[in-house]
Parts: sequence; C-alpha cells; structure tokens
Amino acid sequence: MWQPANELEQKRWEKLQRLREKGIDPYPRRVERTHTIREAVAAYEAAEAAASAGENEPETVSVTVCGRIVSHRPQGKSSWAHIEDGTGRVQIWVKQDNVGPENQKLFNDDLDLFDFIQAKGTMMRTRRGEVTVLVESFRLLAKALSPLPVVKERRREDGTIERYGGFTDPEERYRQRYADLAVNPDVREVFVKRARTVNAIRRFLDNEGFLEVETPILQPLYGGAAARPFVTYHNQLKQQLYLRISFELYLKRLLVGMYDAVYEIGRDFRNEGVSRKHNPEFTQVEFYKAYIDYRDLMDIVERMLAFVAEEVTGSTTITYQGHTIDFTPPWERITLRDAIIRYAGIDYTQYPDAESLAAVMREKGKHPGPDSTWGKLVDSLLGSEVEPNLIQPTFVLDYPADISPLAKKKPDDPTHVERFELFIAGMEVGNAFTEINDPLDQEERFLEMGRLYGEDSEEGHPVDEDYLRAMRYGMPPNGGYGMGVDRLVMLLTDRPNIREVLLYPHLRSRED
RNA sequence: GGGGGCGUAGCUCAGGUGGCAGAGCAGGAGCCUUUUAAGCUCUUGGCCGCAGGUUCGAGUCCUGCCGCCCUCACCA
Repeated sequence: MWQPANELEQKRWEKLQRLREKGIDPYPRRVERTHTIREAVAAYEAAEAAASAGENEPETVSVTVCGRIVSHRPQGKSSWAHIEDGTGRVQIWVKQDNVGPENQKLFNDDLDLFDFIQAKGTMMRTRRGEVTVLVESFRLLAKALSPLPVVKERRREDGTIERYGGFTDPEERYRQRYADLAVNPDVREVFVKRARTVNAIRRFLDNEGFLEVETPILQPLYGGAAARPFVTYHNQLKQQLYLRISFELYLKRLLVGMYDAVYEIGRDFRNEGVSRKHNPEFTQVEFYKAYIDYRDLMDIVERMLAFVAEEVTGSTTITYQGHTIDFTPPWERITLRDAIIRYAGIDYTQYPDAESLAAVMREKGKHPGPDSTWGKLVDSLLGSEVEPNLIQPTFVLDYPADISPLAKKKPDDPTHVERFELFIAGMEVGNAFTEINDPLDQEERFLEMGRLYGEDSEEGHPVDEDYLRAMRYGMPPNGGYGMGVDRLVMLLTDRPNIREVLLYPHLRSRED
C-alpha cells in the first residue's frame, strides 16, 4: 500500500483525509462541463467583439470548465489560480463573496497545485487584461497525491517568456513521461506533430493509390535488412520466432498477389546499439509500387516529404539545429562514387578489393575496421565522410551490389545497383531501390551474401525460400522505399535525439 | 563493449586547495477580496546514486557497482 514518501505527499494525504471527513469525494464519478477552456475564452472574446461594435458591456458568458490547477495563489478572502485542460489555460478567480467562507477556505487550504477541479462561473477580464472565470462554485474532480515538478513562467515586458525551475533531467523525463507531458507543453507539442507526421504520410500514400496493409511482426525468418534480430519463442507451437527487422519481404510478396501499390507504417525491432539516432524499436514506413523504378521513387519521395513538412510545420522550409533545410523539390542527386570522391577524396572503383581500399583509407588517416568486406568499407566511408556533410535533402545513388542484396543491378554496370539513400541534416533518413524481381538473380544474391558474411553471422541474410517461391510466380518490376519515421519527426520538431520523439524510449531498467 | 562527463531537498541548481550541507521555487504557520514567478513575516525539509577505501575528519580524494548524457565502435 502506498505511503507518503516525503513531507509534500504527507500534506496532500492529510488534505485528502480532511476532504473525506467533510463528506467530499476526492474522485467523483460525474463531471459537468459546458466548455473546453479554449471554447470558454473564445466565447467571451466573441461577446466582447459583439459588444464593442455596439459599445455595450459584453453579454454574460456562463461556463463550467474543467482542468488541472497549474497555479494556485490563495490570497485570503480572494484567490487566483490557473487551470489547464487539453485545449488551453485560463485564470479563475475565487472570491469569498461568491462561494462563501467555507468554500473559500477549502479552496485555499485543501486544494493543491495539480489537483483537477471543475469551476462554474462567468467570464470577465481583469484590470490587467487577462480573461478570467469569476467562479460561482467549484468542485474537486481528482486529488493529486504526488506533486509534479513546478514550472513557473513569467512574461517579460518584451513579451518573451522567462521560465523558472522546470523538469529537465532527461532520465526522469523519459522514465516518467506522463509527468514530463503534464508540465512541459512543448513536449506535448512534439507528439502532436508526430501524430500529424504519420497522418500526413498516410494521407499522401492513400492519395497516390497505395493500399495500407499489415504484415507479421513475429516472423519465423527475418530479413529485408542487415541487422541482428530479437529472438522470441512460441510456447505452444514450440517455435523460435524473430521480431521483424523490416517489412520488405512481406510487402513485396503482395505485389505477386496483384496489388499494384502497398505500404505499411509500423514498428521494426533491431537488436543493436542504442544511440542518439537509434532506438531498439522504431517506426518505419515502407512502400512498394509496381511498374516504377528508383528514379520514380525519388520523385515520389520529394513530393511526399515536401507535403509532410508543409502539413506538419506549415512550410517546406524548416530549421533543424540551426540549419535551414529546404524540402522544396528537386533535391540534389549524387552518385555514391562521386560523393565519396568529393568528401573523402577516394575513388573506390580504383580499389576493387578490401585490402587495397583499406590501405588507401589508412593512407588518408582513416581507421577501417579489421575484417570488413569491401562493401562495408565503402559504407563506412559513406557514413563517416559523406553523411555528416549532407545537410540539405540529398539522394545518394548507385551503391555497390554486395551491400545491396535486394536491389537490381544497373544495366551498364553489374558491380552497382539501382539504389539510393536519402540524407537530411547529416542523418540517413530513407533507403530505396529498384527491387529485384528475377527469382534466380535473387537466389544467387542471397547465397552471395551468405558467402560474404559466413554461415554463422547474424547479419547475413537467411535465405527466405518462401519469398523466392513467391517471386517465381512472377513479380512485376517495382520500386520500394523505406524511411525512419522517428528521424523525420526529429527533423520536423527540431529535436537532436530520437528519445525526444519517442513517448517511451527504451531505457535500462532500474530498481525504483 | 571502449573513452569522457554527470548523479546534492519534491523540482532547478550552488557547494576553490578535505573542516557545521546551502539558495530559489514547491511545502507548513500567519496577514492579505483585481492577483499573475502575487507580496510580506516566520518556518519544515537531506541515504550528498549505492558499496567499500584513504583520513583525526569525505558531498569533496581513491576503487568497484548502478543509472543517465556525450562520443567511438556496432548499426544499409
């Protein structure tokens, strides 16, 4: 059973007992509300506007509003408070003349910051010009036994807001996200924008004729990306299962099934390091469309992100960590080879094997990993030399075939594939290719990956025989795109850390 | 996993070279019927992350552990 942990909770618990002794239910069932706070303020401002037209006093606006007490300023026989609901914040004024001495005392002594109340009264404007509910009666809706961190704000003369105190420790904010959201409105705003982002992606794809589908998260075989999976087990079926690392192979099977264009928005799971840009579970959108290739995909992605940015922020130009980023199409397109020449000064086609490429990287002062494959070395050049420089949306295209086992080779160059990745603000945001639809080529590429990575590597692609069988029934030529939604939300909300855009980011467990 | 930083009151933070653990806000008592970081007077509140060690004496120095942040590695 809960016990007060400190003096603050002890006092609130005592107030709770006092209220019960007075016959007041601190957690009543029924609530009356005539207006949200935003509606109440709007109704009064409308009445004022109408009155000023006729130069009269505004008509009486009677409201019953509900919300959490976010400032509590008892002043003897007259008290002020602000209450907040999901729509806004309004000041209330409780006067002994209106509510009587007993209720005035109860408001002052037994109600606390962060309690929920219902207040009935008429709208007015104070001398200082703030729209306020002059309270006729009020009622406790829910007692808060634990105090939230207090954040105080003052509006300076110049209109800017000065904040005092606050709730800023990232660990506590993530572990107690409810408290973070309750006291930090800007955090609430992040997740409103996140919802709008997902919604805008969905609307865009729906309008483009894509069908939204859902595919298995628990999979007997994982694939579609090079990542280590989480492993789980179905007791009754006595079957080892993996949490998916991508949607790719299941979505492309649907093109065999004669859907022309499909997409899925959902969670992927990768059993790898966590960082500023990586959470073990993250949200992806992947879409596949028949009869297009990676050049068409670039056009779609440009239009999609310009649309999403506009819907979420009101503009196709955003600010991210001090950078101005412009989503207006068209975006820069550069081949991976040219990008690495430009930013690392190495033409990797001159070093066609891992040994020579590693050697030239060492000459340039880089530190290639010891047992890297050639493809991994190219990828590391991209990650460390190129990626940080790509601030504006940039498509990097035409990747080496041996790090891209699902992408179709270029017609004039079998060492490279029709693939691009999208980089924004120095982050990889999207990945796409002209998909292999030749089942024999695909099988060979799976086997090749197996040879490169070795039988026991978890990063290698397990050969998905059922996927190959599907492809043998005939798969239309198609292009597919995958994008990390969390990273896009980071961009659109100007957050430097993926945890800031996840309601409940993964944290190590801790004894409380 | 490696390197660096951090952990002090409910919250935000101070606490040179080891020497009585502090402030603001929140909380409590009192005054206060147009306040808005309300104000004024008084006041409560501490496992200094945890466990060891050095020392006459440790919030401070050392070691280990836990957690978070940054970074590297890993990661299409």
